[in-house]
Amino acid sequence: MDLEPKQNIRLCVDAVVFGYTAKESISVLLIKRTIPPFMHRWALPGGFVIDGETLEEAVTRELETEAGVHINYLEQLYTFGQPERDPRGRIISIAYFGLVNPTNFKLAASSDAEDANWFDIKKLPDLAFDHSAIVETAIKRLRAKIRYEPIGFELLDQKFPISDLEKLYETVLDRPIDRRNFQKKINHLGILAGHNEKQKHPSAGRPAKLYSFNEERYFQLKKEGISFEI
Amino acid sequence: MDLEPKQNIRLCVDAVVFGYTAKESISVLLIKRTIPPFMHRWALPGGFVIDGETLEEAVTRELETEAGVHINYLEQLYTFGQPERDPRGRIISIAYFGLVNPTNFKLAASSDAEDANWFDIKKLPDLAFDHSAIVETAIKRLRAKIRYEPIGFELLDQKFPISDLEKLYETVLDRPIDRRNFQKKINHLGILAGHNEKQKHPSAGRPAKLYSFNEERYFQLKKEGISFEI
DNA sequence: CCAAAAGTGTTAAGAGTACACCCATGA
DNA sequence: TCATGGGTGTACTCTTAACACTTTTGG
Repeated sequence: MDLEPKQNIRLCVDAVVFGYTAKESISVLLIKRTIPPFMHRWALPGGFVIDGETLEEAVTRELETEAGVHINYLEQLYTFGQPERDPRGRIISIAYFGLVNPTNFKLAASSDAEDANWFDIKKLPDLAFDHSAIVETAIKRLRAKIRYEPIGFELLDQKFPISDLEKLYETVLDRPIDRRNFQKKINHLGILAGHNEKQKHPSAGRPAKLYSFNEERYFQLKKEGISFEI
Repeated sequence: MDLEPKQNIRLCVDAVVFGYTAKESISVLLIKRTIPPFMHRWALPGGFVIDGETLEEAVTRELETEAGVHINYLEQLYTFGQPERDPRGRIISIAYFGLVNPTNFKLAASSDAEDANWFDIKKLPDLAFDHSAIVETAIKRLRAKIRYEPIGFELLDQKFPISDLEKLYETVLDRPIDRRNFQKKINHLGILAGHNEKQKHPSAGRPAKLYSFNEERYFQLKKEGISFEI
């Protein structure tokens, strides 16, 4: 514990932020690097931790300055510390996992980033550093989470048709789900409240009834844990 | 990502290693500190990361040198980075979660530690730094793991009566379990192989049949994940 | 023969799964 | 009126949960 070798190790944070739109799919926020190494390559938003700030503050700061994202949900994902993961030297990255609703704001690439954009998790470009491995880990976390926590509040619009939620599950689990069984299960959890309102301009078909989350119940179940095997 | 403020941050690893014996209970390995800060206080084994080594190498090294423990199972737990968590300055700790069978070796406190010992998770002393919070996090992880992974191989003797495994589950989940339903469930998973051998000197009662894990099946289910709601 | 722990099966309730037809809307 | 997606129920299977008496051993 107490030998104190001079360490030549630096610390950064990176964020895997997922967004979702029913038309498209689950996407990850990436920024395009303006400086070496990996200049002009896509990478996760992130950066060095400043001495006095907490890790969460570092992530939040980087997301705001690099992409204009005000994050909705954030949890620690994993710490990546392989000695060779960064060509600049020993740099440890504490990766975070975030969720936002991308329709709530406009992405804004800043000085730090040439560009910022959403990428479908099935069509990711080559990423800088070991960021592909980080994204992989985050996707696994997302798939695992959906089994024991309600999900959707942080990703969907305030009011949404049940089919949006169902598509979210289908996308994350990467397989089809029976509509009737899904609704039965969701109703049984009691996390949705219906409204006397319908979808405004469906691209086709009968307009769907809109729902929103019962936040109290949602966060209670998030704490207690559920078993959602579908 | 690329401003590089001079960081004055150091990096250490700490390990929450769980051991189990059916007579006693689930225990955590602690060492007694020989130097300030928190001199003579119990703390988690751990220490500073050396420049070229991976995080896992750092944990393994510290466990061997501080307590003579050759670890059996290790996974990353969480990274603790609050700026005030260590009075010596900004020190980030990457905490690991480990499992061993304590009957396999003798603890050996080394120069770095005044003493090394097992403590029942229900009777922990006051710990140095934020180590109580780290242990809390590890216990939560253990309770969560038992629900979606088989557990026991790393903790129990090679051959054991089913009641040992059942007590493990009861201890981790902290509630009684119905013996018949438990056995049905475990048999259904197919992770145990019976032997034509009985417990040698039970403290009382009928000697139990001994079992061991079917490792192939065990690790297969560990990978696939199970849903063990009992 | 007594105390202690092991071995063992049935039933009832709830959850999961598979499956198809009619309805409301816009073009 | 057609195409598109929304809304809805039933039957079967499987899993879970509750529950108690008999057997084997050592003292």
